[in-house]
Amino acid sequence: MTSQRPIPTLQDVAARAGVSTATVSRAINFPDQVALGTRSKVDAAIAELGYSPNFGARAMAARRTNTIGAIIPTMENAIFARGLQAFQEELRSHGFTMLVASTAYQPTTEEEQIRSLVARGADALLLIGYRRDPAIYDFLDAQGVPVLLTWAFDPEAVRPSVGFNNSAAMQAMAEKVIEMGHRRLALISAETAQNDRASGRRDGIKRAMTAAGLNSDALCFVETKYGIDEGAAAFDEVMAHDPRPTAVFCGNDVLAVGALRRARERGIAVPGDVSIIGFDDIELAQVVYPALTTVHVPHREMGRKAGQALVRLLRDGVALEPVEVHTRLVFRDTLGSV
Amino acid sequence: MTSQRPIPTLQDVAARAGVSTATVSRAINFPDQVALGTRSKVDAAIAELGYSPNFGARAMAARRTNTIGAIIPTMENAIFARGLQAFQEELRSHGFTMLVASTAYQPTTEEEQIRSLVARGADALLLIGYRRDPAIYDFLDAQGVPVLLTWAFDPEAVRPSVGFNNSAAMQAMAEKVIEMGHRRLALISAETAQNDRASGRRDGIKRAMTAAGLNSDALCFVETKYGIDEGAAAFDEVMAHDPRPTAVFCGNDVLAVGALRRARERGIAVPGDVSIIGFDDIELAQVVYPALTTVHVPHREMGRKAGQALVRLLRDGVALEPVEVHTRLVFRDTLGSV
DNA sequence: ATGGCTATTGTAAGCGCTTACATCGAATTT
DNA sequence: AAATTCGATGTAAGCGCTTACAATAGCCAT
Repeated sequence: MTSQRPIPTLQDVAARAGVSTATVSRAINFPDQVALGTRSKVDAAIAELGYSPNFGARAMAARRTNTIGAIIPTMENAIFARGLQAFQEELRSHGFTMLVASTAYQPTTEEEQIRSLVARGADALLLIGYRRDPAIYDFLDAQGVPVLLTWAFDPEAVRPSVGFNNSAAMQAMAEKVIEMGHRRLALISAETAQNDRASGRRDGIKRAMTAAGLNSDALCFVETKYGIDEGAAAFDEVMAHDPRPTAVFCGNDVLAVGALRRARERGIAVPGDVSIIGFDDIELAQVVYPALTTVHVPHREMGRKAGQALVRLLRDGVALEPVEVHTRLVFRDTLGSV
Repeated sequence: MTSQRPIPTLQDVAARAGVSTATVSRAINFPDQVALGTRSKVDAAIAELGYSPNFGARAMAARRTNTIGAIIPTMENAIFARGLQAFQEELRSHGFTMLVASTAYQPTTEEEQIRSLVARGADALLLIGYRRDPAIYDFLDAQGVPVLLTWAFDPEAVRPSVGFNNSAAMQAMAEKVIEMGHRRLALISAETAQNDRASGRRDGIKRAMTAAGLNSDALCFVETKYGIDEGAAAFDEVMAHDPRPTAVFCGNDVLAVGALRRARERGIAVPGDVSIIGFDDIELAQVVYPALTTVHVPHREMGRKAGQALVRLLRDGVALEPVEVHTRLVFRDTLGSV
């Protein structure tokens, strides 16, 4: 299977084409600096040998990789997929390559992945959310790797981001829910300790409660790991609370779908007995029954704009600056009035 | 943000620690070949400088990367996520890193991604399915990059794979469906031209029909792009067929979920008026209502075994060989008798 | 004390590529 | 016809690391 013919190098191509290595390099990277005849000889040699440039050598010699790293908490579901897809498309269209890594929501894994991508020569990094060990930012600065944050937007933050205001978005939804008569609210959330998106969403609900004259400490709050089954289990937990909530917010659609499933399993009518509200508006939200009321995040727009910002930085030296994208409330069938 | 202090190199660390570059290299890669005191001097220097090894240089000098590339058709949904997750975990636990790329089901994109991962020094590649331009296999052979295929298993195939028999799995399901009285069958499939999994599944149904004395040409067959909305549209198409099918197979759960959604939208009872059958058993299958009857693929087992095989090859030189994993029929609520 | 180990460190030769600089005709200008 | 310019190519110096090999020091047995 793996032939033992040695792997062809630029040198081999040069020899075969009867030119110097510099010419081959130019034929590959700057085709119009090379005479037509020479170029076709080189192309032929490349094809015959099955030559492929060695990325490491190229990166080392050229001191850039045209590669941008993206590190997301998870690939196991669609939450980050769509935004990342748009991000990648934007990069590709400008000749950059995206490298993805995921962390399973573990800060230590994130740190490893950051190091790994930096070592691989990523010209820049896209990270989710602001909150992480300052030492990581120091390291990145020492390595001269620019970072763009996303999935969050805080006008006060030092680091530039392309994202949305998690807190304000959830607050807007909570206001609406309260307006519809709900007074006993619950929240099923991803762990908030290391996750500023999750804590922002929680704070949004609390602010809305306070603004409506409700005691924000009365929010029935359950933290859980990420996942449909976890959402289902957490739903049991909040419904065991006395008094029972009439509206259950979920930190994201995946948890909400789990809650919805469990409600059905337990014969709890949605939205008759309880309302369920998600966040993200992933495809899943429209597929479940009843269709999920949720906060729509413009994932594609966000990914695209993040890509543009990074391309402009790397290609034209245009500094990164904060960009806010806007969420939208989507009322489907899981939210009813009290 | 991006300080202009130059990026620290191995040399800088060596100077700072007062040792040679070789010693630093050893302190990093083979710590127990280095005296304790020296090692801690080196570690201190590394920490002070914020040093991170340059992957490209390392790859070039060491001629391996401990990196394995995986190329999947799409990241936009969960189909490949779980298997890949298991694959990655297996690799990680043995010190290998996984690099993923996706192709959007485009053969030309797959080819680009293969070249890109090879250029990046992938020590081996994991690819989905057998069918692709032989020139690609030639290229990979020329580059000396071993390939493991997955998500398919064909006892006759030349290239080793870790996967399941798509055709046999679907045939088993179809036999069951026919046994339950269904005679008018339909299939909503991903495009079969470039996709041996999709064509295998189709052939499985046809074989079951033939075996049951049905005319396999009577299968109402619709090909479509991948996606929930596409599944919904295709469902309309098969239901417009005369005579109407009583059982609609779907090439995967995503399409099935789309079909299910459309059935609900159109007031077609499932499984009362029509049965819907998926393939894959992704998480989604249990979340939709009614829960989806489908073919369970042991994604995690498959990913894990693929990882093991590659680790053994790269670390111990154990040749790759075909491994079959087994699917299982999962009867939930979308399949009824006629 | 001598020879032979072993453990630790240093020296230096690349790995495959890019690119500043030098070279060299041929075309253009004077 | 000589001088100038310019496009195409070659030469060679690294980029940051690993690793074969050499060197050294400390240790043991003899």
